[in-house]
Amino acid sequence: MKKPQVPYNHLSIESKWQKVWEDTSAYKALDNSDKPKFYSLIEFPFPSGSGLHTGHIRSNVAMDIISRKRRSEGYNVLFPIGWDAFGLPTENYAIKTGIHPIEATKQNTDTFRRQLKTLGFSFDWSREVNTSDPEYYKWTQWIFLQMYKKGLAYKHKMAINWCPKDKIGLANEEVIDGKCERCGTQVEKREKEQWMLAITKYADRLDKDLDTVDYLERIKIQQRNWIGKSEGSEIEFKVSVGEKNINVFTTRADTLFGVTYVVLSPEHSLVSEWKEKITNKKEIEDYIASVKSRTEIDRTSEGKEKTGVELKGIHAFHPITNEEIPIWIADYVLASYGTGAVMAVPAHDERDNEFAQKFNLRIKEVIEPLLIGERGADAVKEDQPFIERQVAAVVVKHWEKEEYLVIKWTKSDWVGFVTGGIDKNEDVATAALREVEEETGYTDLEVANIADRKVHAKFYQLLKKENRFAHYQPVLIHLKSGARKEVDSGELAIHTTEWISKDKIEAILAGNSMRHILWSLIQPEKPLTDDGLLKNSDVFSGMSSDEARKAITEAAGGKMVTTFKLRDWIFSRQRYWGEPIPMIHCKKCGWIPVPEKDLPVTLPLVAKYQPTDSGESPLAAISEWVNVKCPTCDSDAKRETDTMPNWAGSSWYFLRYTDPHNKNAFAGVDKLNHWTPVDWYNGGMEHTTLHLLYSRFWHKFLFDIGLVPTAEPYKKRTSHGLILAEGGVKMSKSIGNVINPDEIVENMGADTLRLYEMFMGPFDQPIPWSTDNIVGSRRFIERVWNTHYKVSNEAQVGSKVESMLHKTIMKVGEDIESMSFNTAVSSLMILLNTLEKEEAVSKEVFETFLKLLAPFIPHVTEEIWSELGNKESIHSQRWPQYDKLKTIDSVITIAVQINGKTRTTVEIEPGNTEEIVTKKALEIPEISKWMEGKNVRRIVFVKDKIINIIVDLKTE
RNA sequence: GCCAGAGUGACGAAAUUGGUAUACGUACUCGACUCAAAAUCGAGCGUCGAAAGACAUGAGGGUUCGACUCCCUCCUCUGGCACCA
Repeated sequence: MKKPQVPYNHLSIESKWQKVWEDTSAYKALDNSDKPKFYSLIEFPFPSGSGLHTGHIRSNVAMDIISRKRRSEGYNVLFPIGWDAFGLPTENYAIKTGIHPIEATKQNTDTFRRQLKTLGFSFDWSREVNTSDPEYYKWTQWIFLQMYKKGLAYKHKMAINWCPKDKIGLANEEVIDGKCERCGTQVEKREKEQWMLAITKYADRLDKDLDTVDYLERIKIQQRNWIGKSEGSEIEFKVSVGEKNINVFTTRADTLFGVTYVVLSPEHSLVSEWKEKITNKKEIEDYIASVKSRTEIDRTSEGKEKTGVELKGIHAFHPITNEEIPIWIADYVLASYGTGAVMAVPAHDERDNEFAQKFNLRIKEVIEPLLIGERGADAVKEDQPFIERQVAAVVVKHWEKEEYLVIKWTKSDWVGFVTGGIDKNEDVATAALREVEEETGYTDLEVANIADRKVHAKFYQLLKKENRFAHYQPVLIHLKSGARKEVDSGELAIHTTEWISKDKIEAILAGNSMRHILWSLIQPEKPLTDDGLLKNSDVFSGMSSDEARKAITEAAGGKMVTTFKLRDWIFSRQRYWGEPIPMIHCKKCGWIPVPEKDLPVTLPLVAKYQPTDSGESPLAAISEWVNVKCPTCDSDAKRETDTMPNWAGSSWYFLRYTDPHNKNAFAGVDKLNHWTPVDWYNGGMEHTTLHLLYSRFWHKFLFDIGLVPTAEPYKKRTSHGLILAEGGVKMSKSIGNVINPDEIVENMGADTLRLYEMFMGPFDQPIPWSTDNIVGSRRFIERVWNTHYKVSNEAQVGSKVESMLHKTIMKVGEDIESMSFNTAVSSLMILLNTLEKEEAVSKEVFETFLKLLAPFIPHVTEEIWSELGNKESIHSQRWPQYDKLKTIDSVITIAVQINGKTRTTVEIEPGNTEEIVTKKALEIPEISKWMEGKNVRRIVFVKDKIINIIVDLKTE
């Protein structure tokens, strides 16, 4: 009996199944289950007033697909959702409208919840959390108190980044180009007492433990850069006055003999200590004042022109030579990095060089280039000794043009200048002149320059078969005319000469010691910042930078140290809509934590949310809230009125999901043991240095005090690319190019939107939205729908369909794991194109196809599945398995090439030998046509791929 | 400046242990159906060329029987960092 065909109706199908799934708690995660667990996580959204956007959907669909696949594979899956509800936009909305943030948050979360539900995500809705719920932030406060107890939370007066518009202190991470991350206003510096979290104490582990997790490489790199680990030395310089030395941090201890001055940051404590001994005190004070008055922006907008003043009347001593060394202060040295002081080596550091040029300070070279052959023909042979050679390397300049003579060796691909050993009784110039005449024949020569910087190279000499350690002495020779005598025929056989223009020569000499030789002659003033070989460094001369770093640090009485760019986390915000920091200040006792039994410290209702210009939060105005008794001595005390940044609640929310209703702990030990760590976490790249780093820090702290079972919170972290507006620009409310998902869901259906977002392009790349292209996804779903009417129990399964089905099972499975959703969808489209051509489609084949499709478009597949007579949900079916043997085609197409160009193809069974394929290929008329008058020189055969016939013209 | 990522038809894109470049989708053209249109279905669709063929993956070189894929130099775009010693 044939069923009447009805058109695909997304509205009724989607709402029908959403209700069924909700009524049956289809996606509830079980705390007790024999199945292996899988915890998949998306970043919980901030419920803004503008509702869900396309970017949320991209990440959510991806993790929904993975969660659904894992359920089908037999896992007990936790895929939770909640709200990161504290934050400035809600507070600013409250200021504008007078609607309380609690009320606004409720409205917004209602909207988000409704929108998320219409998209059919398989969240376990029973575990919803909300960071602004006192039952939740009680535990945020509690964790803060544990950090306080361990000395990780402290109050510190410091210059903070102050946004005058938002009236709020910002963490370094929230300042972009000197502007407020949220509103774009110029950030000012303000001195304020702030709560700080000592994330720097975890810097080393946050860096090192990245080796233990499976994050996208670019995420690791970005975190590492942000943490900014740097290994170097601390070395002390004695000073002509007082007991205290200048301690500098450097990564280039090997350049210690090149130090010509030292620099202190303007804020350095020694500057004020020496005040009375400085003879140009006024000048120094003026400079420090001028630095302070300038904002960060002024400092960068001046084109980074270096400024600074010499400290007169005091000098330092070189730690090894005891030479007198001038002391400067300059703001290119940062107080907050390293020791706030540097040893300046202008010959080998760009900044020091620029500074020294400007103030005419001495530049002393102590490093010469050293190149080591690492790959290719000149790679150093490990087990062979080095033969040292003194060599003249001669750059010959044309008599008229800006061109230089290069030598091309016929027997290798080596290109360079004229070089030749310096004989025992010969000086460099004589050797250079002799070599040029011998090798090139030019006779009208004049030595123009001999560089005082040698270039060293270790390499394998192919002709002599030995490791060489060559010391090149660069010499520049000008030709006065083109006069040339005959070159010895032996020389000619080895190499040719060629004139190369100045702008092309760098490309030709890339990665070659010859390039350094040229630089040494034509731009010797450029600082050499690479590692190399030491000179002018007493007993250390001749050492490589690597060896010298340690040796010189020891000789100077210094020590090897590690420093980080990462700074402690500014944890105070002077706003209303955040977790109150649970601290009380008593005049007698100082800062006292709120007793744990009194948690949560709840936000009081206020009439005005407007922050004050004084920088205090609106909470400061609520005297009945602020004024309390000291928990220790019972005298009058005041609450801390700062609140936490919204990164606080999101630093541990994934732990709460495991046990969201626990009243006695942030989560029960058994639940944490069962569910954590998160197996797969997908989110935006913008959170790499903020949320992701902060939450790793909190997690490590909780691990250290024995409250979570693992040192790392997330096993695997991936990232989706941004969805841009049509035309490739960012979506933004102000431009008005934001796509409203509600409309798409209404008109096209949630399945279409989900499918389109997966099909639109590579998941990890940014991609422009295209409303035109959505129809392709919609049509595909309609064709799936229509094809289901052709399903029949009696339909035969051809071998072509069978092999294609198994290939698709393999491809879709692999592509989901690698998040190549676009190609997974395309392979499903290809399969459907084939099925559509069949008279009838086998039920088994079509049901497998539906199962592969189900994670992408859960509603319509569920409907068809049930139409086909199935009683259980398609989403609880076992994930299809493929048979490797069935993925192999019975006939394959081999490309037939002639001289590397594909001329035709030949159909043949897989696994055939070269002889058979060659014979078959040569029988093809199109090929024999090409073979006429040609000799077969060689055949290249790649099994089951190509056959390439190499021919040349018959010569007889 | 430094660190990532990207550059392929009209458009979104596919193909990388080197092996038939442009799969899949969109747009477009033609045809079928229709009084007509939409929808749907079928055919075509890199450039030049009548064809044979030649040329095409940001540019230029190189390695190779063969290069989107590997090497070198360079350009453009996106994101991040930026006086970090």
